[in-house]
Amino acid sequence: MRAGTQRPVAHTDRGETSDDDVQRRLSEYISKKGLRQTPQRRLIVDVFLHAGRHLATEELLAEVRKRNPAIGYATVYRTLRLLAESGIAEERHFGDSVTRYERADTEHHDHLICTECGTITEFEEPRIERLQDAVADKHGWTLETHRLELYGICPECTRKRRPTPPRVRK
Amino acid sequence: MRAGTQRPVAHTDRGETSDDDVQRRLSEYISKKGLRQTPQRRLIVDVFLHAGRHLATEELLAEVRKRNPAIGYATVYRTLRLLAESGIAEERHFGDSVTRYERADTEHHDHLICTECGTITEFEEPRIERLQDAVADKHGWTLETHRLELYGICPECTRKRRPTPPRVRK
DNA sequence: TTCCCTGCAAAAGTTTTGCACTACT
DNA sequence: AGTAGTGCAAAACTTTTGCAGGGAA
Repeated sequence: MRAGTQRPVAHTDRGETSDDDVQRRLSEYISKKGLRQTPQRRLIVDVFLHAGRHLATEELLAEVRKRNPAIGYATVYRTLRLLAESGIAEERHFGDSVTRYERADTEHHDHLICTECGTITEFEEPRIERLQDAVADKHGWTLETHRLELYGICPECTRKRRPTPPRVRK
Repeated sequence: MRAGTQRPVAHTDRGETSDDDVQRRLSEYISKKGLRQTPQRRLIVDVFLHAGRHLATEELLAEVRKRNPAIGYATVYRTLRLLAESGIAEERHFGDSVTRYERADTEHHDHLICTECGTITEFEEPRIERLQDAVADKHGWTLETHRLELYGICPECTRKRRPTPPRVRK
């Protein structure tokens, strides 16, 4: 949409945009909006990009404070909102009451969530995506995003529930 | 699973269990658990069953107070939790920070949510359900429930956005 | 009579906001 | 220099909990 400055975007083998590229996109957004670069923001973004996925704000705060204990939680909340606005992060709400953020620059995926241990696994299923488009279309909607979460028992918890393989015949 | 007391369950043409039947199931749950029937609970359940779907707790409270202004909000919160525990209601969390409840006795459906006006429309798509089972299976999970939400612009908002059909050619 | 339920107020947990000060640009 | 950002504390919101009194079984 903006010609001239186009640059090939580097992707990792997971479909992720490189961290540098993300930082670049953020800088662009920040200057475009007349906002400012700060050490706090750089730190928070860095932690966000390298942390495991689906980090709750509070978890991220803890991680950030390991590197700079002076950071206030309001700053973290504000920066994560900024990341969401700039399209770099996406807000998620799973069953609990906290907000989680996830990188928005990966290939699309949905989530399997274990109701026993809380493990979150990602998956992709293009056929489901296609059917979603079809549904939206049929109802006259213009789709923007979606959220698909499958709740159940993960393989490990299933194993724990049955310590011995069911070899006995009742 | 419980023989002897079986009774044919009445369903409406939307796949809903009748209100009487729900009240009966709730009474059963209440007495089984040694709990008590109260006027407040009866009122809240009645409002819940007849109200539009996806009511936020606060909305339900307002509705309830129209009929009995003395009801405390803690009672509503507690009763809705009771309904969820008894399997009559299901908790939902859409984008916002409030908890919503929905009748759990209808045929399964998912949601289309308008990001502009907040309208929620329901839909069913068995082919998506089947693919979900397949995904869970492939990853070794035992599925319990799922949640699929499609976010976009509803037909009405789409219309409002384009007051005049795009007849002009730039 | 027992003890579950209610309503109120206070507490808890998460996120937002107001403000004085700091520090990017 | 001008103004957005920060850290702190207080406020806002939603939901839960403690408790004394009331009422269902």
